[in-house]
Amino acid sequence: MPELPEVETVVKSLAATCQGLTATEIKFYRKDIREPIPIPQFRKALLKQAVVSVERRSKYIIMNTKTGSAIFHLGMSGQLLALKSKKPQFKHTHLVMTFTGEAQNIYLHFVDPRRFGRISAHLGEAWEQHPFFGQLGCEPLEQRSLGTYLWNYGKKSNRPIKSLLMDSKVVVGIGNIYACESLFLAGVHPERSAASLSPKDYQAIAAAAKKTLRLAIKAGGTSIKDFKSMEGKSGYFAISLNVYGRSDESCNICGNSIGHIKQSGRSTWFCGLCQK
DNA sequence: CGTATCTCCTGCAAGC
DNA sequence: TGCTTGCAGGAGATAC
Repeated sequence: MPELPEVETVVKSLAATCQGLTATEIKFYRKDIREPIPIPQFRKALLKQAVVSVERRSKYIIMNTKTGSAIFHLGMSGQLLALKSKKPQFKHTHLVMTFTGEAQNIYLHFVDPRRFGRISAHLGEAWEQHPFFGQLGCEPLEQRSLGTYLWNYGKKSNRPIKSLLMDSKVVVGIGNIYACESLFLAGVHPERSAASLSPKDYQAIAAAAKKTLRLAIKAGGTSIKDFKSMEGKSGYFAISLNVYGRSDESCNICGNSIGHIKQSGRSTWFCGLCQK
């Protein structure tokens, strides 16, 4: 599942690959994935004009031209692959964009078996106005005093801390893996109510989240499961997981057995001794 | 209003 | 071996 660090990696590759190139052909193989794709707007935003820049907000990928922006979300099984062939190479290829360069064409394939991804577009300069971005919380790596920011939300909330961390209206980009791993590093039990935690706990959680995200970005994305780079290479498994998916294995710190529970329908792993 | 639960989808793995 | 079942997950929709 591409999480924030993986998306950051894709954005960098896309910028290196497509910036300055012009999409000369756009072929959709579906008119919807999670929701209908605004195909005319997408074409209008991208076709026949140079890509000026590629950005990330939350886990969205934004490709800008002079007239607008193409917007992608990889969901949990999505990939953007730069291939040498125009022909779909995989069963669930939903979109192929032909980018014309001086040397050779680049074919950007959007592949997403589980169709949890999104494709949209915004015309005009301010893509921030697109509905996708209206409700989003802060960027964890850009927020000054993330700990204080989180505490301000958490101090008046009885939700479990893990649910707060995964709420994109509060802070974006912290999916299940990073929530579990950050809470482990911070020594905080995932079921603790947000209001029961001290400012110091929040500083520890914020530091752990930033550290894990930064490490993963530096490593080119963690690629825990389905993630592949734009060249189709599997990831580097650079981040060793302390708790995620490690049911009944022993804790790297204390040797205690890693616990597995469900929180609002999502799996949570933790060490009952290291996390209080 | 805040919070919890349901929903979308396919591929894979476990269990019988 | 071939079936069924459960699970993975972001985030919008819906329900309380």
